[in-house]
Amino acid sequence: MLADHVTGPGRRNNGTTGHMTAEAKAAEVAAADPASPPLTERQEARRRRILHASAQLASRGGFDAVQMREVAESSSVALGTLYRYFPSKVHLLVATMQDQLQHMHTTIRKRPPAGETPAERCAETLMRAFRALQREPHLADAMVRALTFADRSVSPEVDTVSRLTTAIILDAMGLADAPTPEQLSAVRVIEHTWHSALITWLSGRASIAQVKIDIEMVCRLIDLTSPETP
Amino acid sequence: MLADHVTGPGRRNNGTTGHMTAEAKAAEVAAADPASPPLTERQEARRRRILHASAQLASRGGFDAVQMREVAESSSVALGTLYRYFPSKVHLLVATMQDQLQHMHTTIRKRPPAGETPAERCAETLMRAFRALQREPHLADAMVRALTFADRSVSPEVDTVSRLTTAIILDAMGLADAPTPEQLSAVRVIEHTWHSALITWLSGRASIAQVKIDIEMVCRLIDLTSPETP
DNA sequence: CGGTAATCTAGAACAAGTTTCAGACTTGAT
DNA sequence: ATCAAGTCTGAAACTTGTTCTAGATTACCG
Repeated sequence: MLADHVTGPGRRNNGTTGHMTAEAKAAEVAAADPASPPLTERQEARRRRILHASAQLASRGGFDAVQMREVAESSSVALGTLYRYFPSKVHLLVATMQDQLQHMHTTIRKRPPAGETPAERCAETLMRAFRALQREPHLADAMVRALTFADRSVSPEVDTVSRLTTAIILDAMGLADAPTPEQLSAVRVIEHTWHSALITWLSGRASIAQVKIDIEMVCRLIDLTSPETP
Repeated sequence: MLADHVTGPGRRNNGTTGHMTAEAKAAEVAAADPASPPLTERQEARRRRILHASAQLASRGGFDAVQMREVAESSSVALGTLYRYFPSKVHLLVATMQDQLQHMHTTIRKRPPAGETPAERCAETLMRAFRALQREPHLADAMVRALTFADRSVSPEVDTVSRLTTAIILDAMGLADAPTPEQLSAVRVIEHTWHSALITWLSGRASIAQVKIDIEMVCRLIDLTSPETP
């Protein structure tokens, strides 16, 4: 319902109207999401190993520590294969973020924010996410830097991440359906602030306290967009 | 009063309490800002040539088109020298942004925004800046990507850019002095939104109209922080 | 002026992301 | 079981940011 658009191998479809991908029909496996190129079990496993290695290396030393050759070796995959699954380092890290976000979403759903107003719940959720990131600052660094450095060629993937984030926030607000355009706009602004505040924190230009203040400030916008529910 | 912290050569001061830099006292030249390492005329000229080449290349093809070897050649400077002036590509592009921002600041001061409320003036100013960026989207791409990709080693320079931006916004609001902490917080959030919205626009994930909406939305925060001035 | 330290130049060398290629292996279909 | 198409592997090559080196130049000091 939320997740889709999984990056996977088999992108180089040149125009020929050839047969469908060889492994195409195989094992429409466990994972609940894949839509575009259905993956073999072994492929699914490879993909998972790669993402795991990526997160692992990122947790060590952030963006720079995720070196494609190392990811390939750690996940027992040839370099060329790695690039077939994720066409660039940024693609890989954005996919990693997607992965982590999904975890976070289910985690948050298990214990939803308890605040009174939507604004409070929103701030609470974001702060919870922030604390999670603080536990793995290097991983956060790798993912966020990749996300904001991504160019047009990664737009679809970045967009997926963005939609996931939006979903989490709307969930938190308790407005998962029927948000007004104004509210969507406010949520977009909140996301902007969230990303940018993370960056200033990661680059050491803002303290944790500062980020908290900024988040709470921007969440006030929500009150501004729904004063008709007293 | 606003600008300082100019990147320049002569950084590799190892601990020795040696004599002051050879060219140190020379020509405390034209430019109004340099503080740390006063530059020779020829050095000032080199620095300018480099920044010009950087902006030029950036205007062509954005971040990727700014290749250090090319910048060096275009500005008739050896690669090593380029790196002495700007210790990395990101440093170079952030300095380029600083440069452009200064232009913009003086431009805006010549014809200040005319809106009624601070919020209106703020939105007006940002939209004017946005239109300026639209005229050189590739340059914008290079500068903004560099800014958000910058790691800790570039913090001082990024911070300078941030202060410049803050100054522009406060100027626009007419609150250049004595802003309350709340207002400063709001301005920080506005900057966050500004940067992040630019990125989504540059990577083709948001339209110009969308950016406008977001900017106007976030500027409403200003009203929220000063309802005591009717 | 002459000396000396710092700066600049040209070019090689190194690092990591990305591409390419030939050959081995899998997969699904006949 | 066999075949054709598509994948994966291993290794080399290419690109661009960054570092290093040796020698020429420049700037300041006495």
